[in-house]
Amino acid sequence: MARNNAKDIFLNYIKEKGLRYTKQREAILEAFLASGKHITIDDLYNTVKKTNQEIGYATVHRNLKLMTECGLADEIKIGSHKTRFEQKYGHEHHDHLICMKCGKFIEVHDDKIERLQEKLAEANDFAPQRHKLEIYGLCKKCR
Amino acid sequence: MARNNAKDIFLNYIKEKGLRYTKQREAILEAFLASGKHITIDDLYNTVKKTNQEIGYATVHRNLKLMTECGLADEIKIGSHKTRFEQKYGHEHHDHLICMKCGKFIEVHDDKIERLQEKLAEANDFAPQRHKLEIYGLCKKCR
DNA sequence: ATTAATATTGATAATTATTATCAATATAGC
DNA sequence: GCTATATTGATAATAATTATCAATATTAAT
Repeated sequence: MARNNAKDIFLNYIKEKGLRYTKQREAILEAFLASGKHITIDDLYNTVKKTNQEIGYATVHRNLKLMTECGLADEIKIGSHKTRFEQKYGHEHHDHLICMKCGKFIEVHDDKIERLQEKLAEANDFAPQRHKLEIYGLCKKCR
Repeated sequence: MARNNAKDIFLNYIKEKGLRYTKQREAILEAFLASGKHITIDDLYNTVKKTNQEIGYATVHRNLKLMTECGLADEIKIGSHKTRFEQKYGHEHHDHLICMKCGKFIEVHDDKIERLQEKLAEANDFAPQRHKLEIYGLCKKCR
């Protein structure tokens, strides 16, 4: 059901903006929603290509941006290289612990920190909308 | 004095690694230490170029990386585009409030949040080394 | 169902940022 | 000063993302 809602959000966004719902768009959306966390554009391109040989890289790229615009996806940039996208809808907001050795991501959440962030923003006359907290270090195996 | 210490850190790092101290390296270091916050490579290149016409872009790039390696600089990537560097030495650690409209950075700090982050990491058997907290929203003027 | 208007696609070129290459030069230690 | 080699600077190569544009597909209207 979460997936259907996510799809609805996408469809509404498409409609509102006067855009069109294409086969490619559907295939990319479905593949993204079915994907694991932290997928790259390449990953998604390869996945969609399996059932949709004629798909173009640029199309996947464009639509991933579109999903980000409508709030279904979130861009995360770690280190220097590839941008990854993760699903937002139906997933709680979380922060990341990132192992600098093996590259593992651990998702974490702390309500106290969230609340303190709100306060911190308010104290600076700032209206927060979203945030990103990344803690770099060594995970259990690598420390 | 903070600047001299920063220079010492750089000189020590150079020596330890068996590297050499060149005119260009000195000019770039000085310019960086004298620079404002959140400077881009282009900014620094243009600044150094004024007193050092023959400097190459790649040299500035390389040395900014070197300063990052030895802990004098920190890379910050906001939004999509240019990487910026900020001074670490002699500056307290801080987080950023980033206005999505005008692009303004506000530097903030909260000890409670810092401590909670430590706890959060520990609770996950994670050894934190550094972190990045960015809160996006609208600043006083833009809200 | 046709048609008309136009958004989308896909292949590729262009752009942007960063990194690698390499001959010429400068530096550090002897 | 001499030697070994790190550095520089110009440029090429990579890599990631974005722009271009003719062909095609979708939507809404007829």
